[in-house]
Amino acid sequence: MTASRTARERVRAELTREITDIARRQLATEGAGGLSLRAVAREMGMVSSAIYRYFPSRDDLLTRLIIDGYNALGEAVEQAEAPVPRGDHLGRWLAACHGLRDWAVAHPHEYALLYGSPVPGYQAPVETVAARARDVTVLGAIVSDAHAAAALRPAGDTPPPPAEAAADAGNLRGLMPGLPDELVWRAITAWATLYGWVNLEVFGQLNNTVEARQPVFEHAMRVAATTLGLVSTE
Amino acid sequence: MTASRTARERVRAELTREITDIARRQLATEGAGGLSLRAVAREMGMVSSAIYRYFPSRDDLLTRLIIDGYNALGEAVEQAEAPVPRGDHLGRWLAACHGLRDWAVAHPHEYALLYGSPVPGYQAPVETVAARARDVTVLGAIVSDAHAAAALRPAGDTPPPPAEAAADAGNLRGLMPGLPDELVWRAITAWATLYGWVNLEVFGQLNNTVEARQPVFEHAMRVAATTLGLVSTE
DNA sequence: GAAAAAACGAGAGCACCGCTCTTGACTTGG
DNA sequence: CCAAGTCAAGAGCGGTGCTCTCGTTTTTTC
Repeated sequence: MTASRTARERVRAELTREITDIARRQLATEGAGGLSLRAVAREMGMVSSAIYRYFPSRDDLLTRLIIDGYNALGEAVEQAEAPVPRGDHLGRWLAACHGLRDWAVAHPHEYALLYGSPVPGYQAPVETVAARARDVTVLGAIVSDAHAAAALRPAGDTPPPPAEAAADAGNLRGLMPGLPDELVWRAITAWATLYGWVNLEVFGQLNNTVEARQPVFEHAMRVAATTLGLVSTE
Repeated sequence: MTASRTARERVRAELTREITDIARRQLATEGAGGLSLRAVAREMGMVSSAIYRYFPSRDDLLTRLIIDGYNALGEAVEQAEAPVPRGDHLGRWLAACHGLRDWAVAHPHEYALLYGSPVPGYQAPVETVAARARDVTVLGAIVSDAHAAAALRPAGDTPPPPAEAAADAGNLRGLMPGLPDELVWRAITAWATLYGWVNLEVFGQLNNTVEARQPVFEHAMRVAATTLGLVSTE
């Protein structure tokens, strides 16, 4: 009933952890394609077939890493946004953006696993979907809070929301409670800007083009916040 | 002196073309990881080592496909934007955006090769950089033309441009002649929105979330255009 | 027109990969 | 104490990118 019953279970949990740790390190250095069960086994002093006692296939190990990655990213965003006063919606948005970007720049291969091109031959199982929502939940809460506090600039000159996508907006409202369609789509557009920028940077599209990444990112996120309707608190 | 001198050169060009065609088809169906020199050779009725007479390595074949992909994407964007009257800057922007998205949705694996996570172990050579500029050149021309025609809404409420990135703005002005820094960064932000949205869609992040893709994309690009300062011509 | 040079396809082979199956030793619970 | 379950190890299958050698054929050179 306690944490670990038998000695066998304890050493099994320990070895499973060691496998994922080594795999994560290989992922960080070599990238997703360089993740090799045989290399992990070699580093553990095991024979390759022994790994299959712990992970039935390479894809299952990859799934474990993806879920861990989503959680690590989500936690990073949460921790970056948490210290900001709840009423400072623009500050919360910027903090969350920087939290996401900083984590992505620090863990480029893991970020690529989450938001980059799908790994060839790998089909993401349902388990990964639950973990994915963590970072976007933070973003959604900011927009919801700002709208509830009437701190969002009204529609004004923004184009009308797409009527054909009313059902989709309903789905998304789970992440952004209380928001009208027009604001849901403004928020999604801001997210596209956020993830789009991070993708451009992490995937190397800005090499030899933009060097002062941090200030330009900050500026872009401020522009996105303005479009979203977040106004400075001062 | 003519197009093809010897018979050997003619058949060599023909075989090279056949290799890239088969490789592109494999890339489209299996993805980048499923691209196998042996499979290409098998389909051609050749032995695997013979392929190396035409491409010294798998990476060189990949480079060829990447360059072809950039050109195909650039051409798609050009053709989508060309028919729009030059003075209708918003229409040109929207047409270019749809051209990019349509091509990406039609060729997801090729798009992933261009704008997704880098292929593990593959280092993009310099040849690919030249081809890359084609789509962004179209986008840059639209913004430049709009600014030259004084059709861009002035700064207004947008945040001040990052002073630390003045040198970067200078580099980027090659794509957007005549634009002040503030507009360069507004344009880059709009591009991040564009590529960010397409990435989200092509890489499957919108599955089970946004179904009415085309209208929502259209709306997002209109929002981005408004942020960029492009106003409707009517 | 014959000889030298270059290009070519085929084949064997190397080291690696994911994965399967069997074997023998060990731990656990009845 | 012994049967059941768990484990690491090893051999092996088919796949990969890539290298090297070996005849053959085509092109170039004299």
